[in-house]
Amino acid sequence: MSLILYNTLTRRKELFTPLDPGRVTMYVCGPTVYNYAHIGNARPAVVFDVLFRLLKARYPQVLYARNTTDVDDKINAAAKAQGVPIRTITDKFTAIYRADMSALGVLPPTLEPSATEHIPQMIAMIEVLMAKGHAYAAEGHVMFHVPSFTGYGQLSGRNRDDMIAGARVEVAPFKKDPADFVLWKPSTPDLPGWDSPWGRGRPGWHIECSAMIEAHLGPTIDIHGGGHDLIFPHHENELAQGTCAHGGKTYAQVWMHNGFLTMDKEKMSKSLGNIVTVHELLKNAPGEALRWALLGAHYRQPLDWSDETVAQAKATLDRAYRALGEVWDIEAKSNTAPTALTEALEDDLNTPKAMAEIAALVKALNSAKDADEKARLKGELLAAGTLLGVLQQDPEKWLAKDLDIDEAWIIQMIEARASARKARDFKEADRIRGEIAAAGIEIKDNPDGTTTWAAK
RNA sequence: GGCCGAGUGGCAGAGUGGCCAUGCAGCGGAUUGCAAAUCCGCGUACGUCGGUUCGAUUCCGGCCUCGGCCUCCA
Repeated sequence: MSLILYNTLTRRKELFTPLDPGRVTMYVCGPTVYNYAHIGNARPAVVFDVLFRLLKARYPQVLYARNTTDVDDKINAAAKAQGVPIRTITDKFTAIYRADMSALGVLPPTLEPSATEHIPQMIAMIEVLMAKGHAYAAEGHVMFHVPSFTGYGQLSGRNRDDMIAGARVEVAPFKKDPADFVLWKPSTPDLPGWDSPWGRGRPGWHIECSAMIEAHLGPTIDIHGGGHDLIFPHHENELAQGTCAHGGKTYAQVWMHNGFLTMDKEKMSKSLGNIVTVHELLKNAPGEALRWALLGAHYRQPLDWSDETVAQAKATLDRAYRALGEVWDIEAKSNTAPTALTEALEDDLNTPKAMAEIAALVKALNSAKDADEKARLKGELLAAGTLLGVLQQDPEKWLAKDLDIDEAWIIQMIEARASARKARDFKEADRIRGEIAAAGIEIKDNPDGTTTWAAK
């Protein structure tokens, strides 16, 4: 079996061949920590988490870095508005981001480098770029000179003329070329800044990722991921810097970009204001349901988000957990996901197809008669869940979730109902069931005469 | 304007040149005291107009509609 990934750079699916199979490297652009992450921000974290899990199952060592941008104009603005140091803002939202992602079943990456911890590396890289004639200093800024890199534009598929023609930004007078972008910019005394050969300043956005990749993963990485909107200018610029700083070496072998979440077909974004934060969503739905919903569409496709999306995901997971609950006391006999599921994921992370395989497993488990088959199917289902990062909880806990349950009371009610049923007083039995139902508990009469319960 | 993507059943959403996605919801049946759960079954789904083909939702072309990037943005 082989792993196939779609590469934005070549615009086709390619066989994934790591440079060093003993050390696979992946870098994904993480959050700028100045606010709560919305569910759209969570998509790359979840998508690349699935890829991380898949890679870990195939290769002995996977180095996965996801950065935190903790120096940025928006952070400065937030800090100023609240009258606190930027660290107060960035520490708070870094912690919240990690907690949110954890609730979504996202494994911690191998590395979580932050920009402010890598200023010397950024300065060093800028100096290399200047020494090689790819960058120049002007009025306290250091600019990357785009015409110095002939490959510029290959990732986003646009040529310089297009960009200049469509440019909506005003061209700063000190730019040698309208397409040149900033590597270092001056800071005013009231803003965060670091000493540099070009005066006190702060890094441009793009250099941050390139410097951290170089520092932790090396000159060439296997996979670089992020949201679709980062292709231009962010990744195009990263590619230019990284390639030029390393004398033309490949910067990243595979570029992967996830599509957007939409609300009513329109991109979810902070500027449009049509966002819903993970923090808010978690108040009404388990993180695993949000994760399932996020994986419900192929990662490169848009995904329309609504309350209905979450409700459907929750209902589907409920069903799977009910099936697991039925066999919870049987010891699993397999730890391998079905081939069809693995193959779906290995075909450019086809999570919807993988989820269809999970549904097939659930159905088979519900139909299984003998204990051996149940044990095997349970193992396969759990293994499949591990790959996708779902179905790892105790079914009883999942089904009882979010309710303040007085178990003794329920058992008492069930017993009372059992006596009523025995006496064929069904009216009373139904009345009791109604009372239990009113408390949010659903009861179920099993073929063997027992009665079990679960939260609705 | 340039570049890119998408239009699939009530909803979400895969995929394929001829046969089945899958889940949620709905309907019918089995089961049940009744339910719930579960199982079985059902619904003339592939924007539009042409072309290629024995056959197209799937390939090609036109058209319509929608979205994304080109500015911070996952």
